Amino acid sequence: MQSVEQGTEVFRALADPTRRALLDRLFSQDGQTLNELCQNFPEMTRFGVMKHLSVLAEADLVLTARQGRTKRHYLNPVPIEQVANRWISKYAARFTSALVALDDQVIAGSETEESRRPESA
Amino acid sequence: MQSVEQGTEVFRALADPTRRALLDRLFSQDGQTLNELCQNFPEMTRFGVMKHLSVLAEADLVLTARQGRTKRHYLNPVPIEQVANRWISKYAARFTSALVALDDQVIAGSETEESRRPESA
DNA sequence: TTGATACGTGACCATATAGTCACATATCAT
DNA sequence: ATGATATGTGACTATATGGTCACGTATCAA
Repeated sequence: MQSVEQGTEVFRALADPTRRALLDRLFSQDGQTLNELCQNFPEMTRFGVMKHLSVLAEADLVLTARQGRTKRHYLNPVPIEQVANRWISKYAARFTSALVALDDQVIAGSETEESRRPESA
Repeated sequence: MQSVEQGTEVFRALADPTRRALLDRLFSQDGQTLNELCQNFPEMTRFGVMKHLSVLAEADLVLTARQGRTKRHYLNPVPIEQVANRWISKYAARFTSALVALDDQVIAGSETEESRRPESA
């Protein structure tokens, strides 16, 4: 449920190496359960991993679905694409032309350039 | 001086709205001084802005140059491009083909995929 | 030199975050 | 029902972060 300020939660979620590693694990195999993901982080307890997953879920980067007593986690690339469109393409100028060409066909987002103007004072 | 783990610092820097607004201000006019940038954040003291700028500088997102008693701040898009190449393009699968085509000519980075493999147990 | 301007440093505080643990709930198999 | 498995909750600690302030340094102008 990202509000007007989508960027913050996504960047924040991506700012942690463990969380990026979690995305990486889901990238190599999607739909893993909590315990399956925990196998990759022996230095951390299940609760630590759970918290990281919930941060990723709040940023909408992973989607979850209960299945019996397990819970499957799925990678959701949409927020990353949005961030790429709204932010990255703006500053990585050389990429802009290539990205805006793909823009609407990927996200079908309304604004392409940049709608956020933090202050005008 | 970003080590092997470039992503963390960049994402962390981008995770703050004030810092993104600072980049935005530099985008609209590059080479501004601290005081000039402070005009845009009346709700914050000069020290707050200074700290944010130093975070951006440590992430290599802004470059600085002393000039007399002032200090100019310049936007550096390279880390954003690197992050786009190493991370964004990986998950935003539909973008990949377009981005990897531009990869070497933009960064000339050695490893494109992802060298950090947290554990192998 | 004096004063004003522009930036820097270190200490400091409040809050957020990462991580753990005891305990609780839900599901599956028998 | 019983036990094992899989996940969830709330409290808790330690550290990181955002932000401010008192004070200090460097530069420009007169």
